[in-house]
Amino acid sequence: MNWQANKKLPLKFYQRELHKVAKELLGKFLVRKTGKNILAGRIVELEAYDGSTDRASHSYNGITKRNQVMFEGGGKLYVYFTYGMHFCANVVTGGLNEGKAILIRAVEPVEGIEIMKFNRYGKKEITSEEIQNLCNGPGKVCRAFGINREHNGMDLTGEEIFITGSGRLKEELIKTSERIGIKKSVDLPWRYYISDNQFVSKTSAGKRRI
DNA sequence: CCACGGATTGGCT
DNA sequence: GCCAATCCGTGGA
Repeated sequence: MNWQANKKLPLKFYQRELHKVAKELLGKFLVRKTGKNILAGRIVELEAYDGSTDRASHSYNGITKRNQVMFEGGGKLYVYFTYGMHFCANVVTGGLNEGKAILIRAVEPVEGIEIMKFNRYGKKEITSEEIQNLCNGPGKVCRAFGINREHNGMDLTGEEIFITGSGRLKEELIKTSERIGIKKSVDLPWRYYISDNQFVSKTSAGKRRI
């Protein structure tokens, strides 16, 4: 996969309408540089959150200590900690004080897979099943990429964490569904994923989420 | 001040 | 399919 030929997305990419950005992020590459290591994965599943109308969004009740990065304008990384053990990473979109962000739910491992294996399982020899499970969930992506609270608020046009790619997927490859794991505003069809991709998230029973 | 529960995951009653 | 793990932000008193 020729991801390195792609250019880093500019600030303007992120400072646009939430759902437009979400759909265009599908198929692009999340990249993290750490020391001499490069980790990269193709984005295959996302969810949009919009504090102005969406009661499931962390930003729905206005600015707090946790969600303030969501209000700092498009192009920032919003990382939060949940369930006492997991981090989740979001791409902030739109303008200042809009409170809109996109949760990265799954990526297909592309580069630095040995490091991802070690980050997730503490070893470099894993089964093919474990490779499928490397980055197919929001907590797993952060674990595999080593993303944690230190990265909250990071600038996505910087040198450590960024997204590359160009063009957009054909509309027929983009699927939409209700979002996963929320209890409010459950009917909004704001989950976007690539059709028939084996790296979209799985249920605890191991079935792919369609 | 304190109790609640979560944009999850993995293991097993 | 069901549930425990394990923090800490958030909101109500």
